[in-house]
Amino acid sequence: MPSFGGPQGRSERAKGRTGRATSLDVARRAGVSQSAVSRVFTEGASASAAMSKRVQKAAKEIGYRPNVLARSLITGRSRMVALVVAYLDNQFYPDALERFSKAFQEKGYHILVFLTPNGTDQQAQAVVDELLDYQVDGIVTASVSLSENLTRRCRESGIPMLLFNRNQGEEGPPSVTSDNVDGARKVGKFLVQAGYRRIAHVSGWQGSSTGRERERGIRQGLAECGMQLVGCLDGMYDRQTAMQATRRMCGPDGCKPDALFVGNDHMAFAVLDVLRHELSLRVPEDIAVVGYDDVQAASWPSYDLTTFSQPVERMVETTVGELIKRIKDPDLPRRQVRLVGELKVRGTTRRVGEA
Amino acid sequence: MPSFGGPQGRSERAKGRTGRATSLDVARRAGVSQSAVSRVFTEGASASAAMSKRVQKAAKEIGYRPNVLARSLITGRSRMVALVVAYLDNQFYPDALERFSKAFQEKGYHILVFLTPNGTDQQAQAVVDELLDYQVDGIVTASVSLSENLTRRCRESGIPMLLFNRNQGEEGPPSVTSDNVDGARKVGKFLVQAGYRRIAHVSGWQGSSTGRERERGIRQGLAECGMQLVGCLDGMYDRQTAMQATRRMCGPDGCKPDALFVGNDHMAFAVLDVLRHELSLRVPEDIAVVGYDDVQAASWPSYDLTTFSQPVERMVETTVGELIKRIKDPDLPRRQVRLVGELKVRGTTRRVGEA
DNA sequence: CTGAAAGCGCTAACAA
DNA sequence: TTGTTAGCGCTTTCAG
Repeated sequence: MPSFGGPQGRSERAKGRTGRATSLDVARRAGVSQSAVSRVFTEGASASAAMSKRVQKAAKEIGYRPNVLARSLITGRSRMVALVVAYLDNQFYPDALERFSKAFQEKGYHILVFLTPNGTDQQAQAVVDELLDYQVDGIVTASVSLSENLTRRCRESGIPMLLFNRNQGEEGPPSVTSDNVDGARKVGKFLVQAGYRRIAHVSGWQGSSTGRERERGIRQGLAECGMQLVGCLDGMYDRQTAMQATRRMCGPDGCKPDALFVGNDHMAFAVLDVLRHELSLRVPEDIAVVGYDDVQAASWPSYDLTTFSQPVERMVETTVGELIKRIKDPDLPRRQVRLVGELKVRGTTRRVGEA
Repeated sequence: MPSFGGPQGRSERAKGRTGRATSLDVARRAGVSQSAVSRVFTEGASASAAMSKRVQKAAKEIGYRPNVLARSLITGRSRMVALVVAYLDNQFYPDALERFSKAFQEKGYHILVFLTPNGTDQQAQAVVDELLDYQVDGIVTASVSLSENLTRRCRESGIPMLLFNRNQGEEGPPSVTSDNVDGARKVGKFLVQAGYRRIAHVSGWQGSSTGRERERGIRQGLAECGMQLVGCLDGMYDRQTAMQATRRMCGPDGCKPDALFVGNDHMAFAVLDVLRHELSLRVPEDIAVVGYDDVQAASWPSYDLTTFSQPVERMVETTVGELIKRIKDPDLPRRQVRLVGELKVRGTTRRVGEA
């Protein structure tokens, strides 16, 4: 007995190099034309009920399913979307990725993942080339700060692109973010209200819009209370860098803040680790910490982090919706969506009026 | 001025629906045949240096790059690989995904991501159908336990599949795992040696090979020391379930273990949270905790988790290597690779001889 | 509604 | 080495 050969045997199948049944196989078996088979499997094409039934039956018998790649060659739509992401160690992104995948799957799209560190233009350029080669219908970039140079290239290619959790301003590509300035502003006002007076900031990477906006926000929030930051260092969205910044600011020669606003949760965890385990400070008694994102671990008891929550679910939904709209009509006007988030007060800050 | 139209204008380009230049455009511009262009861009095809230069020049001028989809239609290779994954909230998987993406990218493959919860066969079935529709060259499943039913379907399709961090036994598809039985066995012996006498287990999901093997391993390790588990509950690789199990075992009516071996780090964090913050137990003074995987957070000071380290990097490399080998030669014999990991002793267990 | 035929952009025989 | 030709599997006119 040969080691392959399914229930029906493979005699029916064409010589095709893929080993899969083709529409022609189905057509022959159903005694209809190949184009009839195509119509049955093409949304919006017309076929009689009888025809449809015969074809479906034959198709099922030999396990036929249309070749998406061949279809895309002619329709010009691959039903694939590129998701470009810089890294996944910040839990915010795996979480988003999971949601993106599900949301796109539901709409009949699939995700081609491209990982490219925020490095040189050259690397990014290579990735852009590759993704264009695959004829993706759309592009979502997350946690990645593509240079204007590259976004222009994408635009010229005519493929809709959306920036997720980043933006390049009014003139840049459409984007979906939360209102970072406003969020960080609220954090600032909250901290002041809670009685903190020496507030410092471990900022997000200043090469990213989120990093810059959150810094602007906290400064603005404090300014509205007649205060300003007692210290500010770039944490680069990186654990090690954030730890170093914490040591500098909270160590013996530091600026002695009584509260630290950190550019995202991922860094805030690192900051907490240094505060508690290296500097033996109590949180929130000796120093408060506030993060940004509200990733899952933020609510885990070990961290129990006060943080500004980004509405990931809505952000993803909006991104998917906007992208698909643009795939269907590439000439839609640019639009920068900003969703509002909400402050989650947890255990790394003392309650208002508590001391 | 029209809002589109690149440097060269678009006059050169064909009526193609994709908006990209085709090999024919290049051919005309270079004054050669279309197939000559193809050869220049096809690895292993021959073209004279002169020809190559002319074509490359023309191609660069109009920004031509081959259409991978069209190519795959004829070569029968899409250079896409499906990565099927159940969830990404256990950091082990985003980490693996990141490595997979990079490793495959280096070898000229790209990843189509499919998320499918370990649910019904029906859902999984749909995912398998979809991934077959895209004519992927290979399949990697991670953290997902496909039924034999589905693996059979994949096998019949003739597409090489590799199980990452799971296996279905000698008769199942090729797989790459670490030696879970041996790893857990070592954990058992280590705990005994460290003086623990009442060891319990929050197991990984018993529907997965890793869950079963690690349980078998810990039992075996203890047996070799003439001991056995004082308790064992299935944590389902889920935080909530693991927390519940911890409450049951370590609460007032529990089996009062002095050490807990947890099926993976992701659950171990949850276990630690319950132990410390709900039950007010000190770790490791009152109770020890050992995880499995050695994800990044395991070494963060807040957890500082003793755990058995899986060699992710080698696992991914091996998986990628094996899969590509099989893509090139589908008739290679099945092979189950088991890599060895190593115990990382950290702060959630006391040192040997310490008490 | 259905079939025949053209062709998406490309690679691979085959001749020259 | 090069050009010509024939498709890969499919959708989409266009006649009937």
